[in-house]
Amino acid sequence: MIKIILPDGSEKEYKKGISAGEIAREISEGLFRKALGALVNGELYDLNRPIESDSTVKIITDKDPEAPVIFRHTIAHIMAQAVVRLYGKNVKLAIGPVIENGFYYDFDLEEKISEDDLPKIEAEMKKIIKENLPIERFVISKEEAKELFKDQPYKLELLEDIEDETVTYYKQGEFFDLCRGPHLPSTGKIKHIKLLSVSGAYWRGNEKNKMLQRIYGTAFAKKDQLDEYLKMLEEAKKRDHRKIGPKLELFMFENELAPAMPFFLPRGAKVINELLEFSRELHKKYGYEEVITPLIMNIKLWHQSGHWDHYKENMYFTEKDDVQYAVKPMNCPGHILIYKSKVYSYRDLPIRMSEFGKVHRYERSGVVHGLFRVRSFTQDDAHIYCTKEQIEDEIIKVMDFTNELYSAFGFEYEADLSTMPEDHMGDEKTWEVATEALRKALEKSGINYKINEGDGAFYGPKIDFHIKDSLGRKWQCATIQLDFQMPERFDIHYVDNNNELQRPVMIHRAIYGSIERFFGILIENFAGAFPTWLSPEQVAIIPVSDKYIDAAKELYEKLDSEGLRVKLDASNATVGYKIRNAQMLKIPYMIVIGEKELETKKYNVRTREGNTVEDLELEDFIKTVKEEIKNRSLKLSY
RNA sequence: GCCGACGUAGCUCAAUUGGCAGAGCGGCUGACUUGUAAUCAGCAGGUUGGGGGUUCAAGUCCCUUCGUCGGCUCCA
Repeated sequence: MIKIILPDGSEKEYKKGISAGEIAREISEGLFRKALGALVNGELYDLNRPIESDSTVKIITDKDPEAPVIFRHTIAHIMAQAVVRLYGKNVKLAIGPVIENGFYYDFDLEEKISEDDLPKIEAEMKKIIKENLPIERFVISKEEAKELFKDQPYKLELLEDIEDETVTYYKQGEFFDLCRGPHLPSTGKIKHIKLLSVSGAYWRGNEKNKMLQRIYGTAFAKKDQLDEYLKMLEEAKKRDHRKIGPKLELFMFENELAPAMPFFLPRGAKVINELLEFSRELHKKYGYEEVITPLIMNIKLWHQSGHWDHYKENMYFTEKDDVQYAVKPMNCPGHILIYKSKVYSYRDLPIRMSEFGKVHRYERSGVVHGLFRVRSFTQDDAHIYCTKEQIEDEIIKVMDFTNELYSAFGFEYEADLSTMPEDHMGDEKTWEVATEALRKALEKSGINYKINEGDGAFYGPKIDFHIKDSLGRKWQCATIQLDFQMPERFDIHYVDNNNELQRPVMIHRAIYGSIERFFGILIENFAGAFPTWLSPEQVAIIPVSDKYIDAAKELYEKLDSEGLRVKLDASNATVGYKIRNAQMLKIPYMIVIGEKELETKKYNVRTREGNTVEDLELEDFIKTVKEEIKNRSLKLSY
C-alpha cells in the first residue's frame, strides 16, 4: 500500500500502482471526466500512469496552468499522426514540443507542405480526435527503442543523447512516438485546435543541419479561449507597426536602396523627437552628460576594442586615402576615447556619459523585421565609469531611471539577470562581486526577475528588461551590462586617494534600447493612437467651409503660438470628410470652426475616441491640453 | 544565410486554359459652400520589382537577381 496526499491535505492509502485517474474517479465521476493529467510530487503524470510510492497528487483539469502543456503535447502527436496518414510512412518525425501559446512539430519529408495544406491536415486531426483513440504509455529499454524506431533517424539520434537506461513511448491507434509525456488518456479529450503556419526549421536549430518542415498550431480547452487567442492574433496583425507606420506617415522603408534602414517622415520624426526630449530630461535628472561621437572611425580603434575580432561580421566598412574605417556598431569605443582625453580623480567618479548614438549593424537578410530589427538604429546609450564600490548604487539609479521611463508609457516589465558564462574574461572573484551587486540591486527594486545562469556576455554579467505591451506581448528593451574588458583593453584609469592609478568599472546601459524599436512597440501598443504628448498632431482645425478659413488660420496661429502641434485642414471637402481624415490620422482633438464659433467664441471639441464636448472657452481648452501634455498623460482630457 | 510563400498604379486588390493590363481609395481639375467617420463629375497615373529565356503571343511558363512576409531559441 502507498500513501496519497491530496491538495486539501487529506491522506488515503491505495494499492501500489494505482493511477491518478482511478483516484480521480473515486473522488467523483465529474472530476474524472474533467481530468487531463496529474501532478505527482510536482511531476506531470498521465492519468493512467501507475503511482509506485507515497506521493502528493493533484488532479489537473482544464482550469490548471499545467493543462495546456499536457493537451498541446497530445495535439502535437495527433498532428504528427495526421501528417503520417496523409503523406505516408516515409515521413520522418523530428520533435514536437509545446511552446508558449501552442505547439509545433518538425517533419522531414519529400513533399512540400504549404499553408494551403493546413486545412486538409486539420481535417484529418479532427477525424483522429473523433476516433477518440486511447493513448497508452510504454516503458522500454533503450535497446528495444532503437529497434522500434529503426526507421526514424531523428528519434535514434535523440535516443543517443538520453542518459537513462529506459525510455517511454506513447501509442494511439496506429501511431507511436518516442516521448517523455505526459499525454491525455485519449485523443478525444480536446477538440479546439487550429493550425497556424508552416515554416522551415533546422534540425536542432543548427544551420549546419538539415532544414525540416515545421507546422505551428495551437489548442485550447475551451472554444472561447481558442477564439480569443485567434482574435488576439488578428488584433496584433491590425496593430502591426509595419502596416500602421506608413499609413500614418510615420516612417517608410526604401527596400532597394537602403534595406532594413528606416526613414522617418515628418510625422514620425515628431514622435521620435518627443521620445528623445523625454529621455534627455531624465538623463539630466539622473546626472548624465550628453556627448556626440563620430559615425566612422579608423579601423585601428576597432582592433583595439576587440570588435574586429568578435563583431566584424556585423560591421560596415569604408575606405578613403588608403585608410580603412569602420562605421560604428556600438558607441563604447568612442566614449572611451572621450574618457581617456583627460585624467580623472576618484572625486570625479562616477562619470555618466550618454549619447543618442546612431549605430549600423549588418543583420542577415532573413532576420530583419520592420522597426524591430533593423540595420541602422539609435541607441539611448550611456556608459558609467565608476569604482567597484559604486556599482550597486549606480545599478539602482539605472533601475530607477528605467522605472520612471517605462511607467510613463504604462508598461509593466520584468528582468533577467544573466551570470558568468563558461567562456569569460576576468577573474571569478570580480564576477562574483559584480553579479552580487546586480542581484542586490534587483532585490532592492522589488521587480520580478529570473536568473539566466551562464547567459552573460563574455565581458561581464548583465540585466535585461522585458516590457509587456497592451496585448501582453513581451519585448526586450533596456539592458545594463557590466564590462571588465573594455577598461583593460583601453587601459583607462582614475587616481585614487593615495594618488595611485586605479582601473574603473564600466557599465553599459540603454533604456529605450533602440529608439526605432521602442517606437515600433509604441505604435503597436497604442495602435497608432499616441497619447497627446507624443502625437504628431495634437489638434486638428476643421473649417466648415472656405468662408471660415481666415478664422481657422487665426485659431491655428493662436494654438501654434501656445506650443501645440496643430493641423489646419483647409481642403475643399465636407466636414464629415475632414473629420474622418483627422480620425484616421488618430489626431487626439478636433475643433470644427464655422458660423456658430465666430459668434459665440466658444468651441466644440471632438476627440478621436468620439466624445464631443460643447461650448468650451478656448483658453480653458488650451490650458487643459497643455497640462495634459506637460504631465505626459496617457489619457485624453475629454 | 537557409526553407516556404509572395512581388500588378502612391495604397488595397482584379485580370478564364498564356490572348487588348482593370477597379476602388488616394492625386489633379471643376462644380458644390458644406456642422462632427467618405458630395458629385471629369482627367492623369503602369517597361506587371530588375535582368534573361520559351512562345505567333508572357502579369501568367522557365532561369536568375533584388526585396517583402512566416519561421529557423523553446529539445523525446
